[in-house]
Amino acid sequence: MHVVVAAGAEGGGTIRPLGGTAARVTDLAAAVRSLEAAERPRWVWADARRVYPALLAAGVRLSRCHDVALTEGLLLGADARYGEPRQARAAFARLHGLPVPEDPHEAAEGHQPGGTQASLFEPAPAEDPSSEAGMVAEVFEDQLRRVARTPDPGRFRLLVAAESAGALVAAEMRHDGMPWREDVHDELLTGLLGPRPAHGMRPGKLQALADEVAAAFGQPVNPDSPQQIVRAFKAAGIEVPSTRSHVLKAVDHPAVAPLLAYKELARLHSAHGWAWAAQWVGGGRLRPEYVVGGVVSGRWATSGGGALQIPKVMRRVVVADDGWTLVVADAAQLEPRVLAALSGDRGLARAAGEIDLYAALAGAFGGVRDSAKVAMLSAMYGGTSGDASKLLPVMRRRFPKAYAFVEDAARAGEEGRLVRSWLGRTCPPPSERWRRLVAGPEGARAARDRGRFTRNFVVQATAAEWALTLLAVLRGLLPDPARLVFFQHDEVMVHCPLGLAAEVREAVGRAADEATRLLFGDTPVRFPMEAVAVACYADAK
DNA sequence: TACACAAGCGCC
DNA sequence: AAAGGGCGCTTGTGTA
Repeated sequence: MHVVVAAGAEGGGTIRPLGGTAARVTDLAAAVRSLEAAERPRWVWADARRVYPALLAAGVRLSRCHDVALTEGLLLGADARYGEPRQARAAFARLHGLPVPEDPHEAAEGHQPGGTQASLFEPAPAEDPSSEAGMVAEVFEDQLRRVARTPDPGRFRLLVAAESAGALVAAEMRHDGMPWREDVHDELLTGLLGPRPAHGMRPGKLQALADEVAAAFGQPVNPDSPQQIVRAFKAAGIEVPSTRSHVLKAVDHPAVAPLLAYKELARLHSAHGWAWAAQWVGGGRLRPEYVVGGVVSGRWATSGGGALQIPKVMRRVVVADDGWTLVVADAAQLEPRVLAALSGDRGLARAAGEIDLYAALAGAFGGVRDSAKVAMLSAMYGGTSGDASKLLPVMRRRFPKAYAFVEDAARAGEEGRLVRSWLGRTCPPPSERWRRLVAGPEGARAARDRGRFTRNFVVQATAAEWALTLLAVLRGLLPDPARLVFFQHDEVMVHCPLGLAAEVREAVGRAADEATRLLFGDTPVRFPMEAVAVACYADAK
């Protein structure tokens, strides 16, 4: 059963079973709650971000949805129409040949006055929820028809379901938040940087390092300015091409040590310091805004908050509540396993049936595990460094189907064609700029670059959909009140009472198996997902 | 003052 | 872990 739902003003809205008649309700949350309990329908809405947060705030959780905006994005991509507006209103306009409105949040992107305001997408209630529901119903039915016309509708349906489930998880994770001990964070910052400074000032330890750098150069230098640093080194008789850390490490000069220390700490201070916490942390929880499908490969992004780039040193700030625990799990060697399943290479699949895939491959590479690793990575990412040129021919001979699979993807990219993931997510078509470049003197390089991108895309995008499927399945297996609180590409975190830890860990393993079965059916490839229960994120590895 | 862009580095 | 791809984010800097 499918039910369209649209939120209106003041907690009201419209509910419209597909094929039935619309009902206006004054208490949308109550109406949705009772229908969910009775029927467990698949809820169809324009955009989870416009409907679901308010339902969560009212204590309503849903099991399934179809997100029209996310689905529209997938369908447009499949037609090589990246960048067109994805909102239900835009899809409706395209369907009827009307002028297509821009997506409101896309249009609102860019720098905000003052620079401190994050560009959050505000969930605006519909002005007329009944007309929105009608529009959504019509677009939804059109989307079903378009899905049926994709090269593999069965897989694409799974992709749509997984992406939509991601929208539920993303909203729930923002609602619940990841445990974040503000006192531990402050302690960590104070220990590394010195006490919290007055607004606009450098913390004491940063200032001391900046002074050391200036003293070493014998002149005032702003360590935050790469240009000034390059000039200062030049004045000292040292030419550096850039001020990247790995470049500076090779330089013999007394300014290098304090400068490297400064860069590391300055980043911590500016990207994840007190000001960041004031904006994104509250009530012992970090609440970033996740952007489902925000990366072309299908990985998630965040809008503000930088939750997917939290430095490892900050993991000790993530601590379970008293009497609760964090179950942390990540997929081991996910991408080579995905390649094994994608390509149907028997030899590689056999190795991917082992817990340590690279160790299992070593035999093909003179018994050297490291060589197997380099060969696999070079094949998947188009690397040319080190021993790649020696190892790739071995890869080609021993694992011909896997090798051919990534080579074909690279060739398609170089020729300006499209590639698709296992479930049908499509890479962006080449830009106009690329087409011009490719026809010019730098053409070979541009072609090679796009080839590396498409080579990587097929693997990364399929890995992302395996992880997304795992997330969706796991969500359904979690016992109340366990909550998903973090998802980072191939890693999940569940916050649950101590007594549920064993059950949750087992659920993670079952979800991994089920995701594997849903995507690849009966395959010898294993996707190990080891879950550990810890009090603190830092103890998970 | 506002904006666009580059540099640099965090995560996977 | 590899090491490739990409993305978010802040600061500095040049230009309108």
